[in-house]
Amino acid sequence: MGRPNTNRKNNRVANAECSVARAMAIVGDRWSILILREAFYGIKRFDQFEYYVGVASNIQSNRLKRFVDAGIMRRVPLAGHSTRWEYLLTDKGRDFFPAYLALKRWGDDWLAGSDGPQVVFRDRETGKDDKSPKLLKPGGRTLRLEDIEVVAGAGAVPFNRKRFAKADRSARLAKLQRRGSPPEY
Amino acid sequence: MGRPNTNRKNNRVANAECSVARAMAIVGDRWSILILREAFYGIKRFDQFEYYVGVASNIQSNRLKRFVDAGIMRRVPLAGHSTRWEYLLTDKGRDFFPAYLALKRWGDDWLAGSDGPQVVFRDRETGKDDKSPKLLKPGGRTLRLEDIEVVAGAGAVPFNRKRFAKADRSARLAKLQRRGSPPEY
DNA sequence: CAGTATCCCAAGCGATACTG
DNA sequence: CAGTATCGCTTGGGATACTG
Repeated sequence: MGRPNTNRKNNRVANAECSVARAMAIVGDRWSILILREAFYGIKRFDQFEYYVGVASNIQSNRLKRFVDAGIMRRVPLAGHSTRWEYLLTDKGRDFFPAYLALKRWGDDWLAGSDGPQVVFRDRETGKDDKSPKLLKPGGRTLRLEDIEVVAGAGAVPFNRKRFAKADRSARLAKLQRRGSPPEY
Repeated sequence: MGRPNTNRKNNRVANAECSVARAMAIVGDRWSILILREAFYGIKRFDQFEYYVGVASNIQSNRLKRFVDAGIMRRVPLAGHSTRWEYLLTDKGRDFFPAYLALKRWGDDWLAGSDGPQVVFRDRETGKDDKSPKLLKPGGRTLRLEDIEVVAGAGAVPFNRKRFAKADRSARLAKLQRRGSPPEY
C-alpha cells in the first residue's frame, strides 16, 4: 500500500464482516460461477460439469468440495450406485440464482456480443422469453444506485457504525437538498 | 480434466461468449467488488479507496486501471489540480449496482453474522430502511430458479443453440407435466 | 466413471522502497 | 498525494498420469 495503511486492521475486520466479501470468498474466482451456471441449467454429474464448463478435473473437484462445505450443494449417491454421485443445489445454492441473474443481466446489457445473449430465461407460467429481470423497487420501478442511501445495519462493527451513522442523515439530506440531487458518482 | 476433454475448444468459445463469464473477468477477484462497494458508497479518491478497502496500492492501481479500461469508471482531474484525480463511476459502472445488491442480499440472507448486516440501504424517497430487494417477477412475486426455463438466445453460438434449442420446449414441457414439477436441483 | 496425485508455470498478492 | 518498481511468497491453474 505504499505508505503503511495504519487502518489495515480495521478494514480487515470490516471486510470479514462484509457479506459481499464473504460471498466472493465462495464464488469469487474464475470457475465457480460457471459451475453454478451449469447447476442452474440442470447439470448434476461430475462429468457433465466437466463437459460443459471445460475446467480441469482437479480444479472442479476442489470447487465442488468447496460448494458442499459452504452448503451450496449436497453430494448424494446416484440412484442405484454406491460409487456414483450427483451434486445437487441446496436451498442456499438455489437462492443464489437471483444474484447470478443480476450479473447476467449486467453482462447482457453491457458486455454481450452484438448478436445478443447466449441464453434467455423463459417464464414457465407465461411461456414468455424474458430478458433477465432488473431489480425492482417495491413500487415496481427499476432500482438505481441513486435511489438509495447507505446507513449502518444492525450488525455493524464499530468501524462501520461510525462511518454510516444514521445520525448523518439529516445533515446529509440537508446537503443533498441544497444540491438538489444525490451525490455524483 | 483427467482424460482429455475433447470438447474443450467448444466450451472455450461458449465461455468466452457467456456474459457472466465476461462480467467475472472484470470483477471476479478478491478486491474488485470491494472497490466497487466503496464507489457505490460514494468514495472517489485513490487514498480513500485505500483506506476503506485495505488493499495494497499496487493492486488497487491495477484494478482502477482495469475498471477504466472496462468503461466502469472514468478518471477525471480533481477540480483545480492537474496531478490529482477522481475515479467516478460511469453509467456502466452504476448499472452494476443491482448485481452488487443481489450479491449482498444473498450474503445477508445466508452468510451474515447473527447480528445482522453491516449496512442497509435506505430509500431516498420514502426514507425507509430496506433489506436489499429481491428480484421480482413482473407480477411482483419473488423470482425463483424454479420459475424459469433456459432457452437459446439470439446470439447463441452453435454449441449453445443446439444445447438450448427452443424445439426442446414441448418435449421438455410434456416431460415436466408428467412429473408435475420443474427439475429437481 | 469419479476422482486423486504430481509437476510446473503463471498470476496474485503483500511489503517495502522510491518518485514527481 | 498518487502512484510505480521490485522482490519474494503463496495460490491458482493446466497437463498428464494414475487408481478403485
